[in-house]
Amino acid sequence: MPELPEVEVVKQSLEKYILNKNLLRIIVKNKKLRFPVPQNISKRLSFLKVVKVKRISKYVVIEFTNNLFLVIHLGMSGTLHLIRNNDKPMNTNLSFYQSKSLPKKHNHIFFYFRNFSIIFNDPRRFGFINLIKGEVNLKNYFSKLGPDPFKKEFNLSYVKKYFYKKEKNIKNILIDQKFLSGIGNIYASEILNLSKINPLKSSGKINTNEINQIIFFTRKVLRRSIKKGGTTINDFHSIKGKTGSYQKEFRAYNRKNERCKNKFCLGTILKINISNRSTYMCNMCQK
DNA sequence: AAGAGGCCCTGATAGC
DNA sequence: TGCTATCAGGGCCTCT
Repeated sequence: MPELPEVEVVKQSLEKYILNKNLLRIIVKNKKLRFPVPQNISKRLSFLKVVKVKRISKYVVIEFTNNLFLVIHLGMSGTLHLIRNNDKPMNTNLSFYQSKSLPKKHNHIFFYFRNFSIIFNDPRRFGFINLIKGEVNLKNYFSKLGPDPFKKEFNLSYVKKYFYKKEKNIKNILIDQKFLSGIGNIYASEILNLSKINPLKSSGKINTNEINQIIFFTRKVLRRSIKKGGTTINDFHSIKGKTGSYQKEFRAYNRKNERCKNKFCLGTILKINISNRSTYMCNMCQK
């Protein structure tokens, strides 16, 4: 599910609640996620304080004292939920107020803090969590990822070099996390529509002007979506259950047979298939 | 060796 | 109503 904007929204709301708070313990209901939940995770993190919350690519990273980093990936359908604890002692831990946003099924991991809990829910279980000790190992863990779209390293010369040594269509490059980390299937369609580039176009044939367009619109789209609280299609919520609204501004994604929104364009949005993933594009202005 | 496709999993929706 | 088929926002693995 979540691409960079959704993860950023989760990170920002999570940070408000857990920064400088002590984690009391973790209860794992289901350790069979995309990768098995690390053994002893509760033991290793109990009573440690959250010193930082950050987003790296599509991951949320929670730094604890002791140089421990909890890495969370939401996969396609993962969500985090905040639940207020009631007054009962921690060991009767299943009594808490059910917020409207907490689903009944697939609540796999419970993170207990003093007055509230964070719950990791994920129906499809493509998400996962991991625990990493030390800055160096953290850096290595993410070493294969391309730059964050908002960082300086995502610039004309980097993109040019990358594009011209590849023989891949631009759409698949955009969602390749080794090239750039954070863009997924939705935002790739949006960015290419705004940039007026055909998603099937080979990266080697993309000129300087078009690269500049891609860089510009990548940042614009992601920034705007973060501002709107991300995209909600089925089930994305910030941790307090608020839905995002960027889907109202979709120009291509999910708009099959509708009119292209680009200025002076009379085209229609098509749904095509690239590497078994749907891609939306205008039949006229995206060359 | 890069790149396309399969696959992990559940749920929503469409079509009969 | 209830079946089957198709499709979902990710990313690792395998095969060519």
